[in-house]
Amino acid sequence: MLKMSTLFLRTLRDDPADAEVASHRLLVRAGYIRRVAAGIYSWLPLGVITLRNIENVVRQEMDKAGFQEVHFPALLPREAYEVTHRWEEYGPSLFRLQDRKGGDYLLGPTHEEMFTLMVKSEYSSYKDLPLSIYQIQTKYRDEARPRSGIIRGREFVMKDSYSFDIDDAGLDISYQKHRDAYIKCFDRLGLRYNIVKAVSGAMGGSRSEEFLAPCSTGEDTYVLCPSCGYAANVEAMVTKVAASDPSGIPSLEELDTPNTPTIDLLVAVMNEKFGGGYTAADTLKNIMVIADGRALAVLVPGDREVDLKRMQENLSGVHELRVFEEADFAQYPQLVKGYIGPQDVKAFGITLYADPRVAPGTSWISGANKKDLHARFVVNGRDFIPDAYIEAAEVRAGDSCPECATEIVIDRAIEIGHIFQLGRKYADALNLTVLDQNGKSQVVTMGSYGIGVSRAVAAIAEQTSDEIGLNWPVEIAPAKVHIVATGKDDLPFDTALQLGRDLEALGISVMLDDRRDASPGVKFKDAELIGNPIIVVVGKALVDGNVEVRVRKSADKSEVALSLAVSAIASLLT
RNA sequence: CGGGGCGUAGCGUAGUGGCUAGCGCGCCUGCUUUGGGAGCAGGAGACCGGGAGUUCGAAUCUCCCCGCCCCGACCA
Repeated sequence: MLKMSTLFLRTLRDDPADAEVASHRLLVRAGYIRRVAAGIYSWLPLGVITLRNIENVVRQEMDKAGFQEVHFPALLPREAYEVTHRWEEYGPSLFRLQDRKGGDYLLGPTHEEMFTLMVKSEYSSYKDLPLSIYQIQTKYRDEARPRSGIIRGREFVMKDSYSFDIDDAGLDISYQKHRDAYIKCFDRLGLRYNIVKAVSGAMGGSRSEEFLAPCSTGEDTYVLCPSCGYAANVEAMVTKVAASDPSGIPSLEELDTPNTPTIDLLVAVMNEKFGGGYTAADTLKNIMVIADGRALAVLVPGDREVDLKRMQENLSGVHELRVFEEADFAQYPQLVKGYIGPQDVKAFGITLYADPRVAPGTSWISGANKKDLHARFVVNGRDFIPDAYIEAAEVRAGDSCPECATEIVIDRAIEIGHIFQLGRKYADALNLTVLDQNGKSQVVTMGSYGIGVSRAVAAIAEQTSDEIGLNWPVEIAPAKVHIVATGKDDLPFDTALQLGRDLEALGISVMLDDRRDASPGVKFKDAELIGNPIIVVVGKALVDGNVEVRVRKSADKSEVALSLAVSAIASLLT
């Protein structure tokens, strides 16, 4: 039983000055966490209990699914990360350090290498597969900008699992088992979430989904269809536009358009020339970009910006994507800035991509690749042919759902889980192979699956807290019942203690406010701030043989006979 | 890394060159109080983020450094 008279806890009456989001403010005020450095927090008893409760839910669901728990060090030697080039590629986000002999070490930001190497050293036959192993471990990432308290820290607790299979069919099964286990997990944690398609690669790559907990302070943006439930990361949102029939569209016509290097000016000139009716959506924006040093052209409707992040995610293997700078234009003197059109960029040796919104058969107003000239009736398939289609245009609320054409909404969320078919990247790099039935060596295929355990504390706090404090779901609260004893006599205190013992005998965890010197108001405020689901007040009502039972979430109160209190409380908790 | 804000006691804050750095919460002692952050009285607690400088005099002005928060870039 957690007794407040001795609990290592000091709640704060004022919001801490350095906290802005609800979870951060309340977790500090209620005495769950304290900041040590940017993105690094200490956990006080209430915080530790809450974190453990979440860990245990995760652990139980992993174990039920048949995954086995292991544990790696956080402090790792450089070698493993050299083989996969991550010692360099991970960049400044990797905490690097040296031992006394000058040997290089790192604090693990994630453990793919270690898991892969461990399986490699233990297993060598297809008969040993499939295998899924996991750990719950502290991870270290030197984030450029830690944020929002515990939501994005530099030290955080993560559950990471890895699956190992002999073939793609096996990987699909392992992936699905994780997906099912995650659903059970997050349901038990009382989180609202959407399972969102992450970028799986337009290039037909592997499958990946994120579990996103909707919340206004979240840092992920995703699209959601209110009708069919389609949900996707903005980067993974798919655009479906049908091809149209270009017959009947007049042939391409070049137009004199001096001094109109921008879309706005172009629309104005068109409306002046042809008596109105034109908008930016009728024009074609031809954006030049550099992908890892290679020049590409991409076409989007003139009323949309190119979303570089989205485009890059859909260009597999591209590390750096940026728009043309002056120096790049200097390399391609054929390109007339402000008047670029798709009609002959391919002739300049540049690959031409088009967003799906620039569908086959559609007709556009575009640059004519000549100074002061534009063209209209520029038809996809007739006047230019894209080399490939790629999702590149920005996504907007109201765009149509690829599944059912309903207008999608855009929402914010915290990423609490991510499941991902890794494939053979790490197994290849680290040479993880097993012998198959024919005695032939086969590279193992892997999946990786993460749950942000410490982040889940914040995500749940964000979704459940209110004006007056935290408000935990039953399974993860530091105690299921918070008993407040009030008055100056021994009777309510003795009664409260006995009630606590009776509840604990039924396996119901109890926090008891047995402080003799605190006023009732302080105790009520603290109980509400700390956020346990049931608050029982043992005080005034005792003269009638009653205690008061309050439900934190609904603020419902009722008086219950002391003799019936245990069963009444137990039934509220089920 | 770019932009903005901030750093005074455990927490929240006042103090723009001049007395012993002020207030609220919290903490300690005593008395009273006990159903919505009690009252009175007394008390402890601050190298005013650090360093250098200007000045008769610096929390306050100047320079450098460090740290923290927010927006963005970045990252899962």
